[in-house]
Amino acid sequence: MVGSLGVRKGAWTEEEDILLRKCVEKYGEARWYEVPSRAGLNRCRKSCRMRWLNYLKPNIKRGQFSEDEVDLIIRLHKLLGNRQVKMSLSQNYWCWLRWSLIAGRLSGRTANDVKNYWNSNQRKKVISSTDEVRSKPEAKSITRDNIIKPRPWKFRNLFWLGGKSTPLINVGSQHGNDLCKPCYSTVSPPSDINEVLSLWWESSLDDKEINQTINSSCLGSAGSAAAAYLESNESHLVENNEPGGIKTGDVFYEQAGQNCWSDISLDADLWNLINAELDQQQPEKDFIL
DNA sequence: AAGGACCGCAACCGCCGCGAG
DNA sequence: TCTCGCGGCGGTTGCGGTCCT
Repeated sequence: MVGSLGVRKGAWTEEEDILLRKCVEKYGEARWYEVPSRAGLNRCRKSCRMRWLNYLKPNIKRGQFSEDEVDLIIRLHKLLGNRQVKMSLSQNYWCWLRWSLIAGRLSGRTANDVKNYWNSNQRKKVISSTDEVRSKPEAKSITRDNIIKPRPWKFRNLFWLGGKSTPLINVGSQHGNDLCKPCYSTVSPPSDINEVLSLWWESSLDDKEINQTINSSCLGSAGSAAAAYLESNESHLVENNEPGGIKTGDVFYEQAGQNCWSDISLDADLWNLINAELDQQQPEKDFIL
């Protein structure tokens, strides 16, 4: 099928997949508007991006969702819902449910997969499923150490830093390429979703309680502590993937005059600090799925 | 065996945020 | 400040396979 602009539509052929895969392997996941010409594909940029992210990208897990995955989807959907959720003390900041956020916590699953699964399965039976989950006899123990640590969340308004505008740092010199586009970075609160999840697990899926809790203390002292930690270390969370190894979710900082970065999920000091703050708010305990 | 109903999933569409100029 | 273009996302569509009668 060919669209009105002469661009091919419909199912991808094996030849097209090969061309796209080669192109992304050579040039990376960037500049999607250049991909069709680079790959020699008569496809629009969005179609190429979609095909790569949802089908061709390595490590994509296919097949049936496991019980644990379904459980997590149900719980996250219960938490975030198909509605706006107030996520901060600020009256101005609202966050929509993002399928990608749920998918990000399911290793190898894409947002499209999760969305399709939800639309075709769980929408109809979510109520009965959550009841089953809550009464499951062989419940599994989940602790703060074994839940998937969140990737940073992009915040438009950094209300929790007193409304500072998003800082911009240039790490172009990191790549040995002066023409490199600077990394846009921000001090997004890495603790948000962990704290929300903790509150959510503990609130036993009670909508009223969840909303009250989120509204009142989602970005409490743990978020503030994380912000202070990042500020005191003059570090920032990186939001855009960049060539040369620095990628979304890395913490960028200076040490002994050198620019450095590391994966936020590997920053033990930060996570210890956040968990310590959480522990002060509530006694340590396992969360039961 | 045939055909209609149903379902799952890949793909498309339209909108929005954001940076660049 | 405005416009444009790109990346990204969620909602929706439609094709193809499977099930049911």
